[in-house]
Formats: sequence, structure tokens, C-alpha cells
Amino acid sequence: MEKKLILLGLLQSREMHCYRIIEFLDGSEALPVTLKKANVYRLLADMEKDGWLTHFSEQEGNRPQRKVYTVTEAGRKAYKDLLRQSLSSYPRPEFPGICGLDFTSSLPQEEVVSLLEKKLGLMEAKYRELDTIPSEIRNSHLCIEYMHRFYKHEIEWLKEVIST
Amino acid sequence: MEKKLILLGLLQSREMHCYRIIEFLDGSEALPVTLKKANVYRLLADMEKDGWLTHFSEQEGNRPQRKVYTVTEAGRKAYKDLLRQSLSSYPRPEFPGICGLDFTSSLPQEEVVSLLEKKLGLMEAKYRELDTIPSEIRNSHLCIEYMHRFYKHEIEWLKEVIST
DNA sequence: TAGAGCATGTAATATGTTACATGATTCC
DNA sequence: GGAATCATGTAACATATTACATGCTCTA
Repeated sequence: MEKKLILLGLLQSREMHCYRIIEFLDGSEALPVTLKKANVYRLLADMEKDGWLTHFSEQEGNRPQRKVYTVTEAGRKAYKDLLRQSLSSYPRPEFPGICGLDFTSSLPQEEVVSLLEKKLGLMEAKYRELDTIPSEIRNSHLCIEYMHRFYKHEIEWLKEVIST
Repeated sequence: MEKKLILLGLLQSREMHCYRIIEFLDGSEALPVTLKKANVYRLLADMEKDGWLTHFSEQEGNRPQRKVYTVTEAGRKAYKDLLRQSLSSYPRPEFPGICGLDFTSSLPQEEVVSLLEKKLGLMEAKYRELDTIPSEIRNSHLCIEYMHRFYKHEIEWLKEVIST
């Protein structure tokens, strides 16, 4: 469970409440998996139920109370286990984006080309976004570096496909 | 919804009952998304509820009855819509497999290397599997060709990472 | 002083997976 | 003739997303 791994990793660097975590992650387009709000809430609750986290409540002014989570000893153990598993296993990657390519014969050629050009534009936007991250950061964050390269190949490939 | 697209594509080439579809897909490791049994059953039922499919029942000997699905006119329309959307959009790809790489500093270096070598082995197995598919098939199925290349880059990259 | 939007979260729903059920058939 | 396994599917559970709720604070 990669998402739990990420959350444990973050919370070990500093304790946070859920909203803060989401703020943190939602900004970063550079994350290799999606982590949406409601899901983060549930994951934290689950991990607390499993004894990996504890929380204390905090209140700022009249704002709603919020739960600040901390990693427990069991949580640090679980983190290492998850990490070992993540590093040694190879979950089937998924490419929903390319499923359509096997059915292009159902549409007129020119339409396919114009649709794919739209897709290409979206890819390039993503790439540019990662490309603006300074390379010293990319180099210290393998995930970002990975995605940077991925999009590059992706774009090359799609261009090749379009020109056929 | 890529999965529905794939199912509609298949069923348009020939009508089938669910078990047959699963047989068909489960063999092919070359599919770009996962499609598990129970999920296929649900997706077919959903699409029938939406009027994209109809079925008639069939029975062979004393075997359990089975539903043979056919694509309706509305289904063919939906198929084209899904296809257009699939070709023109670019859903965020996910790489759960690499999340761990940003946390390698939590484990001793040698352990990380040996864990990653295990991962590498799994990648290579996947690659070889796709590599045995004859290249004329790969060339006519862009999805397969795509994945073939993907794994190749993936392997190169991980080797590079390990050697650092 | 009303409406926009932040801060914080829950509920309802959709999607996907694992485990179980059940009668034939085949295999030893 | 009992054990595996094929053929067909359902039910229970796990995971993830979208929509909604609610009380502040700021701005026009």
C-alpha cells in the first residue's frame, strides 16, 4: 500500500493534521500516485485503528477542531515493512490512457489524428510542469526524475504514432 | 472509462458470455489495465442497465445458464464517445511501484540494493513475456508495442538507479 | 451585510478485489 | 468413489471519488 507508505513517510518528518497534509500533497503534481482528500482522511483513520498513528486534538481560534497525527512505534515498524515491500515488488503498472489506441480503426483517420494531437498537448503541459522543477531537486527525488523521463518518452512515442 | 471501452470493443467483434470474456482477457498479460472477474460481471450488468447491452440466456447441457451479451445501437454510440474521449484525454498515469524510491534513506544501502534487484528481476520477467509475442502482432497492437517499450525503459532506468 | 471563499471534515456513491457457493466433469 | 478442478457466478469487503455540510473570516 504505497499511499500509506507516503503518509507515514510524511508524518515521520513532522506531525501534521489531515488538512495540512492534503495541502502539501495537492500542490505537488509530482506525486506518483493520486491521493485525494476524502481518501486521505480514511487512510489516516484506518492507520490509527491499526495502531500506527495516534492523534491529539488542537484548536485554533474558533476554527473546527483538528486532529494532529503522530506516528507510533508500531507505525515506524509498519513503515519499514511497507518500504521493503515497495522496493522489492513490482505491481502491475496501468496505462488507461492508451487503451483507445487499439481501436483507432473505428474512426476516420483524420479525426484520430486530431484527437491524438489534443492528447499530445496535455502530455506536453505535464512535461513542462515537471521541467520547471529545478534539476537539483529532481536529482534528489527519484520519483520526480522518474516522471520527468516518463513524460519525455511518452511524448516522443505519441508523436511517432501520430505520424503513422 | 477505459474498461467499458475495452469490453464494448470486444463484444462488438463477437457476442460473448462473461466467462468467455474473462477467459479471453485473463490470458493476455498484454492488457494495459486490470480487468478482474467480479468487476467484469458488474461492468456488464451496469452497461446493460444503461441500455448499451442486451443479453439472451443460453444453456449447455446441465451447465449453469449463462448470459450472452450483445451490443445495442446505443452501445455502439457510447463506444464511439468513449473512444473519442480516450484518444483525446490524458488521465494521470500512476506509478505505485516507484513510491518507495524517495525513502531509501530509511534503510541501509546494501539492503536497498538487494531489494531493488528483486524488483528488477520481476520487471525483466514481464519484459520477456512481452518480448516473446511475435513482432508482427506487436506492430498491429499499439498497446502491446507501448508496453514492450515501457518495460524496456523501466529496466534501463532501474539498473541505472541501482548502480548509484 | 451579503456573498465569496477558506478551513475542516463527513456522507453518499462508485469502483474494484477476495472469498465463497454450487453443480458438473474428469482423474486417479 | 473421493478429490481436484472446471464452469459459472454472487456476496462481502476494501478502496476511492464526488457531493455535501458548517462555521468562520474577509472583502466589496
